[in-house]
Amino acid sequence: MKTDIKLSEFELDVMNILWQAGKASAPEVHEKIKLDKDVSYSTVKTIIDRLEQKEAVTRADQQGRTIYYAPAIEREALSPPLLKGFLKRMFAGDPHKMVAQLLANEQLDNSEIEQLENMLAAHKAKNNK
Amino acid sequence: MKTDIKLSEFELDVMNILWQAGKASAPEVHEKIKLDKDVSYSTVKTIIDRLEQKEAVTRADQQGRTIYYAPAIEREALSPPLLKGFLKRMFAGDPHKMVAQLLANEQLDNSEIEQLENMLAAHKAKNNK
DNA sequence: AGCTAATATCTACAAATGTAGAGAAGGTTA
DNA sequence: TAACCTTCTCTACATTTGTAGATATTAGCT
Repeated sequence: MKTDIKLSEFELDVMNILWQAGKASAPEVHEKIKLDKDVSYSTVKTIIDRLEQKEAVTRADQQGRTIYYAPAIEREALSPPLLKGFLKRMFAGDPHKMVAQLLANEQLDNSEIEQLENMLAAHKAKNNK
Repeated sequence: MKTDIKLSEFELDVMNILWQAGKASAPEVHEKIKLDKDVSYSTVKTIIDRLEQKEAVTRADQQGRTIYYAPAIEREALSPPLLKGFLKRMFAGDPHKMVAQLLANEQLDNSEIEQLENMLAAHKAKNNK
């Protein structure tokens, strides 16, 4: 299993669709991508092919000659190193800076904030264990 | 002023040094970069030149023939769109997923968590206003 | 069985990115 | 003031990324 896998932005966009859907054909992925930006089928298919090369997706199924692709790696496997890098680069490694920005940018309502508070409380409890 | 500026990872690494230091010469930046990865002076200087082209840094000062570069854009100007994109790509746009990952990865002690709790509380107060 | 529309494959290319060497040029010092 | 060291400038190149056309292929319809 590839450990140091590195995906581009576009590749991540496609992965997101697959993570969301579980599996999807190239035309289906193209459909969804087009909601965001206008690219040709070929372009999307190329990205999928590259993801296959990188062993980030696999051919999960086939109907007629339509191939259904599924993620071969989980989001949770990718995000830790990426988050770490992003945190370092954009917020000098300081989680508080990042959370501050998060609060400033996303408008979270009180119930969402309380959810976050609960997460923090739980974590604090674990720290004390 | 450039609005849709886009920086690569390496460029961001350099920006971080400048944001940190206020200003620095190319050899100085090289020194600091080398703590992380072994690249030649030329490489670093090329990145700085590109940042200058992108108008992300300016020549702030000169001593002898040594040029001192300073950031021409602030971290706060870059991070919002990047955070948004990152959140979308890596966490399906869900801040909770991101915070969960943050807690799991960075080991924050209780005082740091409490600091975060305070931020949340303050934000909730503002929501209610 | 033949046609057609959908899908896949292959090839290509420009731009961005990471990387660095060769050589110029200006301070600095003996 | 001559040599040297440092820093800059210029040029180059491989790889990755975004982008897409041309063409092959086949499942499904008539």
